[in-house]
Amino acid sequence: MESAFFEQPTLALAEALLGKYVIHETNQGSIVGRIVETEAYKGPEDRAAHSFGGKRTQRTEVMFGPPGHAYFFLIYGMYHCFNVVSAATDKPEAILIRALEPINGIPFMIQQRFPQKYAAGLRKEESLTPRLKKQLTNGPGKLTQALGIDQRYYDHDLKLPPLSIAEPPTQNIDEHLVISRGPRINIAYAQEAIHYPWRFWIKNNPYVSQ
DNA sequence: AGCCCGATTTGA
DNA sequence: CAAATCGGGCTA
Repeated sequence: MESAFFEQPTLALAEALLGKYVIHETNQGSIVGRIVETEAYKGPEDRAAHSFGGKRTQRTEVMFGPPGHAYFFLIYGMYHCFNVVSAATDKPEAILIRALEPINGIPFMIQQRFPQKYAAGLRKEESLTPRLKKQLTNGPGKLTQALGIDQRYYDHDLKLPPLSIAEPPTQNIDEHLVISRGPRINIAYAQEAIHYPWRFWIKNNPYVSQ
């Protein structure tokens, strides 16, 4: 997407990202997922945000930069979360990508998510049950694992390969997306911000996180 | 230096 | 329902 797309206000961008493609160019091809769930985090005013109160540290630094760059952080010592930096320079806001619908590179995703199974060799008929397909990318930690993305893309410009956000091919654009919104997940510490309806998802989409 | 804990996932 | 697992951020 072009610069203007990322310059939208954070809540508008969180909605606008739904239906867009995340593309990771790897030496094993183009790994692609369609965004179906997002959460907005609005720095200074938002107790749930890492940048609450304008907190500026090595970790949050990228959020003070221009919109459209990638913010990655490690959670629970194990999982990487992928965010799109939003809002103007010096306004530390970002959007967490919570779930994707697998579009391309599904064998790669299975290998990343379930290396053990993959090594053992999946039987063809069970290689892509609806159940397994969902498990690939229906959560913020899962989708980064599936796409093979992490901190090495911290501050990467999402207008450029090898990690970018793009309009889907015209024949795959859903003109009539129905969007739902509600409170964000796992922010019990956030006091008054707990109930802000800043989580957005595509209504009835089976790949939304649980 | 030390301590605490998380924008999660998994399996008992 | 608790363990896994570790670096950031805060206190000293």
